[in-house]
Parts: sequence; structure tokens; C-alpha cells
Amino acid sequence: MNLWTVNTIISKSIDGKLGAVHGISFTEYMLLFHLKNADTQLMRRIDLAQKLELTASGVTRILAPMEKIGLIEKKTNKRDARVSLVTISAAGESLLNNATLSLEEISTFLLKSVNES
Amino acid sequence: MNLWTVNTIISKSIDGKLGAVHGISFTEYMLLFHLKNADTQLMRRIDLAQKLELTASGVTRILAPMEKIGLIEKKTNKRDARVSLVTISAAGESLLNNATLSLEEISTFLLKSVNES
DNA sequence: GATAGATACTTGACTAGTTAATTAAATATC
DNA sequence: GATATTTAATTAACTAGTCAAGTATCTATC
Repeated sequence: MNLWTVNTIISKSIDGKLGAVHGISFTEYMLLFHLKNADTQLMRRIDLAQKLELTASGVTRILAPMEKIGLIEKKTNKRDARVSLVTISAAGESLLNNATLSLEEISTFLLKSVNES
Repeated sequence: MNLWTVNTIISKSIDGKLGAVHGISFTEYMLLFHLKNADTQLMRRIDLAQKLELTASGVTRILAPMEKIGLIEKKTNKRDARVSLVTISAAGESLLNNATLSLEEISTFLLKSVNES
């Protein structure tokens, strides 16, 4: 089995479990993670894009549904009206904590598979 | 920089160069690679799906344009009319060889970046 | 202080996949 | 040998992104 295949299998395991158990993708998980760990928990869309290796456009599209279900909140920046700041909500933090536990379970499971095969 | 970010950057480098220089994605590259290395160079769609970690549906979709531009050819299976076998064309083999050279260049470049940063 | 560029973000049109349903053929069972 | 199940492939509807173009605001320069 080549590296590409291994990577695909791992990605799909993670995305599958996060989706089934918490209703988010791994990208959404990483987005919440970066927001939580940002100074002041506020980030510009463009900085999120850079952290997530997405385009600004991709960030716009991923944030819309996350705002609708209340995982994140928009704030304006008084110094620069072009900027739309993003922060993690209480619901978002709680989901992030639970999803982190799931991720630990997945890693344990995947490492176990390595030893068994 | 975390593992996920590294993986994303590598994937996008590879896909970007294969796309720009040869007009194919990495998935299409791997498809040609598996066809070339199959016994008799004939494969069923379902076996391609398994090798590529895609669904049968994904394979159907990826093969259609590849057949249109002549990289692969369809063959019927006389023993089982459900099956649609796939083989690599001369044009496909030639593209595969050139793309492999590009991939080697990309790896060299990426490894160089590792040493420099 | 007008204007030329740069920056932050959004939107429309597209691509590469997915799942669920469907079709058609092969195989197994009674 | 009729009928049920399984298997191979396709298709419609969807998702998560991309790129290119557009809008709005900010900054620099004359």
C-alpha cells in the first residue's frame, strides 16, 4: 500500500467519524481549532484561509453554514470596514472539545490497525 | 506546521504541476499507473475503484473524459456482460511516462525545500 | 484632496468527487 | 427452470472546494 493510499484512508476515516458523530468535516474542525487558539479568539477570514491552506473564497463558503448553526460569530472591525472578523461561540467550543475526544479515539484505532496488520 | 498542512501543500504541488504540464490530476495519473501495471493491462472499473480508494461512481466519472481524449480504451468482457474493462492507450502510456518524469522533478524540488527551510 | 493601486471579501460558474437509487446481468436456491 | 440475491456499472442530486471577476474600502502619492 502506497503513501497516497494510506493518506486517503486516514483522511476518510477522520472525516467520516467527525461527520457521523459531530456533523462537521475535518476542515471545519481545524477552523474551530485555529479560532480557539488565536489571540483574543478573533481572526480575519484571510488569516483563516492561510492557516487552513484554502482560498479566501473557500473560507467564505465554509463559514456561512457554520454561522447559521451557531458555531461561530461574525464581528466587524472598527478600524477597517473591509474586514469581517470571526470568533468561536460557546456551542463551537463545546463541539470542538467533544470532537477532539473523537479524534483521539480515531488515532488510537488507526494505530491499533497498524500493529495488527 | 502540522502534518495536515504539509500533506495539503504536497498534494496541491503535485496536482498543480501535473495539471499545468500534462493536463491531468494526480488521481488520473494513478489510474494510468495502475492500468499500465495490471496483468494484461486490463482492469474492471470496480478494481480500479479499490486501487484508487474511490467509489465505483467516481471511477465512472473520471474515466469518461479520459476516454474522450484517448488516454484509455473500453473493452467488453465476453464472459460477463456486466463488466466494462479498461485498458491504457499508446497516448496514455506516453503521457504516463512524461508525467512520471514531472513527478520526479516535483519530489526533488519538495525535498530541496525541506533542506532549505 | 483626487486618484491609482492594493487589500478583504463575495459571487457565479466550474470540477472532482460522494451517496442513494436504478438498470442489467450473473449466480444460487427451491 | 422460476425466482431471489448479488454484483458491475451508471445517473441524479448534492458537497466542498477552485478560479476569475466584481465590490467596497483603505493607503499612498502627486
